[in-house]
Amino acid sequence: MPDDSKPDGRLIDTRPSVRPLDERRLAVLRAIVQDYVGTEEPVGSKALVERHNLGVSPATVRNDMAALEEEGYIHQPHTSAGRIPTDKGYRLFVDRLAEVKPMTAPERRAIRHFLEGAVDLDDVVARTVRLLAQLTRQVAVVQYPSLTRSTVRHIELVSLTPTKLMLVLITNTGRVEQRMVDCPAPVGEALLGDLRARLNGMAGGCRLPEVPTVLEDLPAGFEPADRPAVSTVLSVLFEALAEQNEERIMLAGTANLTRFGHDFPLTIRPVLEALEEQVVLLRLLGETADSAMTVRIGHEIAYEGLNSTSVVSVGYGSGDQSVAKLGVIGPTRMDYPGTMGAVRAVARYVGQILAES
Amino acid sequence: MPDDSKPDGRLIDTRPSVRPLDERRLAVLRAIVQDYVGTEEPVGSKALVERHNLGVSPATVRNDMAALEEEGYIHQPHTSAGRIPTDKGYRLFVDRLAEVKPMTAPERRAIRHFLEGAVDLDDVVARTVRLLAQLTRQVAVVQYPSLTRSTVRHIELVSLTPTKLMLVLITNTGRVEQRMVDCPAPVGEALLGDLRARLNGMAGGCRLPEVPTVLEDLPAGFEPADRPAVSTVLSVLFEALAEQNEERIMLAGTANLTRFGHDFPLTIRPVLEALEEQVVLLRLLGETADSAMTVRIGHEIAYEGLNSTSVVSVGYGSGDQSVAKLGVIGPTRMDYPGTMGAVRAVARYVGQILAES
DNA sequence: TTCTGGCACTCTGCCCAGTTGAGTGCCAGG
DNA sequence: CCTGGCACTCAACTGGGCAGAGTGCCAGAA
Repeated sequence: MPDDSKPDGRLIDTRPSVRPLDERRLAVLRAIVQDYVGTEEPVGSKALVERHNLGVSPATVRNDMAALEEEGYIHQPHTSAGRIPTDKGYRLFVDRLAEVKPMTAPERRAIRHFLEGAVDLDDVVARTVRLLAQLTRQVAVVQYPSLTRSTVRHIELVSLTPTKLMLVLITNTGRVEQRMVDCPAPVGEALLGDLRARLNGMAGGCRLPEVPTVLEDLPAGFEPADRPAVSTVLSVLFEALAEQNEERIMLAGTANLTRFGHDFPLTIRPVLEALEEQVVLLRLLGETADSAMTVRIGHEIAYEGLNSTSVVSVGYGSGDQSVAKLGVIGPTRMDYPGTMGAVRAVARYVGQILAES
Repeated sequence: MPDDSKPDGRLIDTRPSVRPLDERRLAVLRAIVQDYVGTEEPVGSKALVERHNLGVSPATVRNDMAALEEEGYIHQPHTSAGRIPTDKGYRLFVDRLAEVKPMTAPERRAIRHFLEGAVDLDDVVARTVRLLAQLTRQVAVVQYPSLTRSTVRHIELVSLTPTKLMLVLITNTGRVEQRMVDCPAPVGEALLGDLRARLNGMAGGCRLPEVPTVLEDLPAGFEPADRPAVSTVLSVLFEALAEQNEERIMLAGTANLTRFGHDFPLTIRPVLEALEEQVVLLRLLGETADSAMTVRIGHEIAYEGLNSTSVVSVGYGSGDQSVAKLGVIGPTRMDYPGTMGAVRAVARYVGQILAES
């Protein structure tokens, strides 16, 4: 095999000029990324040619490395050390040199089986996040299915005291939101029943963002005396709908942070801090493209504390609409193909599970 | 000052024999704990007498140290190093040598003010746990008010499809549990209303554990044709009540783990793993005495991964009954008086807030 | 033109010994 | 029973020397 490719390479090289060189340089970069991800140590020219049959000598590889460094894809911690990929190098690797590694059939079966055991929405999310953390051996984040894309399954009003109601909103994704409502005037059972019926009649099945539009004129249909109470209920309902920032997320695998690297406390601290800030995580997931998988590497991440990490995220949902995002956070030096494969597979199966339930 | 106490000490010492010595040894232990907690470094005899006016010479302190070590309260990492307290030493310190350090008035005001801003139960818990983490600079854990001690505020039944109901249980602590109910036969609105009214009439205000007893005979009051449906609803309700293991907890301050010590990755990893296991944390809090503050130190903790940590926990609740637990987890080398003060104060104020709302 | 082998060079990491200094234990004397 | 003094131990730091990995460059081969 190496015997075949080597003379071939030589023959070709004498004829064309630019392309084979570039191709080999890319191969070198790919090899560097793969080795560095495996060993966590700067990789030198000699080790490279030994472990990948590149068909050229270390000296040649050195030249390519010098060029790659010149262009900013790799970097030397110090003279006479091996090379490490830069963020730019990883970016090129992800974009052009790597293929998403699909899960094996047994793995897929295991994922599906594990997720199918879930009993309710909380459990689905909990299982998903744990699974993802375990598969990737990194920190996993799963966002609860957002209210935005869901539809109204049922709106319930419960009278607690004459002027105090409880409003319960149930979505098709199984999520439940409840709010207290303080009415300006007592609300009788008749009015309550009427309101409940109309709310469900008009808004049932609607996408949540459309609900305010649909219900806009509702108060006009009631007796003038009842209108203040109806308006109050509506405003609380709209508020609950608007409060998308109440999006919840779930984390798992923080213990995997210990596998981050050697320069520990410095790297890990800001990451832990970021993980505690729901806002940061939500923004992180929010920036994910809706359908395609998003990979952000090192300094591509806006939040400073995560500049030494990479984030692989993707939307998931029942049907073809994505209702929420999930992803993993790991060191820039991560197994991108494997991670992407796991993330994609998990997202796909959660979507299926949600669609079924 | 030192001049006064020193001759005095000598005069007294010539007369009685045992007690002053023991007292001084304890003082030495206290000083060692305080210094070690401050500096994180083994503390020697000379430094001790310099920083605390013990009124005796380093040589004397050395003798005391030897005795303390003999009895297992302190320990030397290696010959010719200072001493560090053992778990047993901390235990003695906590039991007999330290007083809970009360919060200052401004601190108390700040706590109260911060917690008062909460809008619902989730927010109360979230604020509490963050506050506790910030005050103690350690990992904080707060358990949601448990269902066991709460009472029923309202039970709601919502018909989703003819045979599918949603059961919503609202407790006086503001917690909401919902369950799906698949009925064996269609349930009409009349039956539903009747059942709802009776449920609330009979169980409203009851302590949750008493509910099954109170409702035991409920099916007998309905038409035979309706009894299967009623029984189904009841069994789902009872199941929800019994499912105390669905107790939720909230964490904050994991970033403070980075302040743990120098021998990092080894110590921190098992702790992070433990923190992800709700079961472990629940058991940890569960072992807390109901009213008094509990301090568990190092190997006193059953769970192996937490053997290098200490846990300070206490129950909190509205009124004088404790409905849940909260606490902090930190290195055994922690500021016990300060931590205990913070934990106690926070627990007290959460209790008040819950009682008010 | 492009690759290759060879060579000199530059670092880091490691080992070794020597030194420093904090801290101890013990003992004789107040 | 406390104290000062003394000899001892040991971790931590220092500096020199050495090995090894890795590079860059250059002249020669294909």
